[in-house]
Amino acid sequence: MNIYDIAEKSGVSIATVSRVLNGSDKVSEKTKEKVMKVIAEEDYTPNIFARGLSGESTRAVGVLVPDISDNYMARAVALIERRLHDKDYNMLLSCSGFRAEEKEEHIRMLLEERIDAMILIGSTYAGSDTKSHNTGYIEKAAQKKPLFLINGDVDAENIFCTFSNDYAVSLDLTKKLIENGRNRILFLTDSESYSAKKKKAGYEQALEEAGIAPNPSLMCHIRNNIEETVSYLEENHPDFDACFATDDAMAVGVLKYAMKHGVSVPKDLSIIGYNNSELALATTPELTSVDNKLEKICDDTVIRLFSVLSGNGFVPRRTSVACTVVQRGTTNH
Amino acid sequence: MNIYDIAEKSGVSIATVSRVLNGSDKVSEKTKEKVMKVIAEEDYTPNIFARGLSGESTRAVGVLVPDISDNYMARAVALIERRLHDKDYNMLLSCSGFRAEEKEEHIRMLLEERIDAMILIGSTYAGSDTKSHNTGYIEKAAQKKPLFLINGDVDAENIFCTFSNDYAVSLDLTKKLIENGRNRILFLTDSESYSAKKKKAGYEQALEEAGIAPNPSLMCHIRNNIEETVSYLEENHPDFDACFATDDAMAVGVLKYAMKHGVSVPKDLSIIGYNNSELALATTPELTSVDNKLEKICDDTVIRLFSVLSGNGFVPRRTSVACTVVQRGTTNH
DNA sequence: CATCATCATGTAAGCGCTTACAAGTCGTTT
DNA sequence: AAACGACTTGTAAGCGCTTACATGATGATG
Repeated sequence: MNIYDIAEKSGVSIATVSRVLNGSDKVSEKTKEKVMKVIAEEDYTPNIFARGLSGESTRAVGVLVPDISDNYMARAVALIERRLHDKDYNMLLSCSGFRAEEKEEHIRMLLEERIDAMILIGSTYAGSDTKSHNTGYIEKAAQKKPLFLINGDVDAENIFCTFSNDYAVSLDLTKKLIENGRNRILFLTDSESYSAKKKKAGYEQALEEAGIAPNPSLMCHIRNNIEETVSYLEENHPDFDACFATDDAMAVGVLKYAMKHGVSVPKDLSIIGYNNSELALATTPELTSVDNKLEKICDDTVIRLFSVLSGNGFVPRRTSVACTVVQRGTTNH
Repeated sequence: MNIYDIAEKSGVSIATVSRVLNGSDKVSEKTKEKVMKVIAEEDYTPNIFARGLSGESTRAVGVLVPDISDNYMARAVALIERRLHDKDYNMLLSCSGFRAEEKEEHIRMLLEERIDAMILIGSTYAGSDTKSHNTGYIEKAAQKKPLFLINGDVDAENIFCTFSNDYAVSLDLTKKLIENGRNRILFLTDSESYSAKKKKAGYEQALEEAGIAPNPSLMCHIRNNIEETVSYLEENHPDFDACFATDDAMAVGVLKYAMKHGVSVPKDLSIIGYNNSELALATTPELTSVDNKLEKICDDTVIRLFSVLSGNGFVPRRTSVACTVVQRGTTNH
């Protein structure tokens, strides 16, 4: 069933059918109705390849996410998908894992596909200032399609970034912990991502301002997983009176460890998580966490995406969104 | 940059370039190398539309999921994506919500796209036996592309289902609760899905076998959400000594409610969740839950999908996978 | 009534690929 | 040396659509 069949059955040419399909105004009402009727009867849908081949927009966006089973990223994908669907766009989702080579491969594969633009979630993509990050492949990809980074920051042509003020939030939270008398603050992170680095920098700055010497045994790089966090603590038994984790799963691990060993939270131990996921509500006491306004970040990204695609007007390349702290039972203030 | 450019630069015909691109074995090593070099130099990627238009497979599968931010479904998507990617397939992900009209619309949109098959996650799709479910649109969609249901069961041409033995597990678990002296068992569910119905049927059967009259105030239909479960219980204060929930989030809500009111778990209250999500490990005590072998279900689905696409041999339409119970701290046995 | 603008419709080229089939090359066999 | 087979390469048709341009129909105008 193709456009020729429809044309024949409605007694018009394929050009007319095409016009009807694309809502051109150069078709008489009578003809339009006639053709629409046949289309409906035959349950005909145009071949997307043929459409794409003749130069139209693909109406699809590629989304790359390191791990969709991570609640934070899943929420981001859900938000993005809704916005794209609203605009009749499809989403090609690829789950790359965290390694740069994997990402590069997934990006390549997505770019081979029918996409108008690409969204990269997760801040493993970092700015030119952060020397340790190899962003070359991202900049290369951006030469083919506009690229949108969520929680990333690469300052280059055709790359659009949205991220949150993690440094300021982390600095502020750590300071507050110190003001409340904590001075052995465990910092837990699971990645070398851009946002993780910003959080760490804020933490370190707060320590420095308070004159507390950074303690390497309190700055741990572990996997973002409840059980592995517990095992890590069981093995190393660090001496701490507060914990600041870059994701809620690790913070929950700390809480479980504390409860198991009879440490009173928040009296003798303060715990702060990040990303304000469902996990933060599962525990008793509930977890204090940072809400980094994922919905706003995603909306912002998709809005700018469509601005870029429609080509109208200037679109800012870098946008920052402010987090808020959600005070719950694992901290006092 | 198209196949003609590459052909010209390598001094061969477009047919040869195409053969190199598709890994045909009818190309001499020398020529292959020459062409590959040019392709690499020019960073050329074939146009997917042209490829698709000339009758090949689309190398893409549509996946429809009610809510990707649900951990269970996100895990399913992650597993499926990995398998598809392994085979060089792309995934078009659509998040429909739970209403049938929404699903229908999303299915239609996916079918307009370049997909070889479609996977529907979440058991809102049920068998012809379950009269209340309108499966007409699913059967219609299956006329266009092979359809794969995860946790669904529709017995029709071109529809392939994988589901778990929820009835047996539910029957067994409820019986065990009764054996342990519980007789006011709260049943919590969030949907009218096929698997939810099977779970409920097992629960009711166990009550009947034990001669316990079903109590409507103990069979609740609520939203699958920690906070809403807590609110529900605070409002209704049902009288129960055990709880069987069709998803972990609700079970966690019950646990929180119990802790808040000083009820001792599992001594005075047994709680069983379902889907064995990360939430089950966040609480203290940890949640007893049912592992319904999501990985196996997904693997099974994708394997059958590729069997169907490659067209070799008979592919069974319905497959059942056995769940296991993960005993943790919210039950005694 | 001839002329022309206006609008609706049709014709045909082209998008970039795959692949059946034709043609060419080369070494082997008779 | 002719004939053949095996392997490599090229030619050209066609996939189903969009769209520039050509054509045709209709009614208004001089």
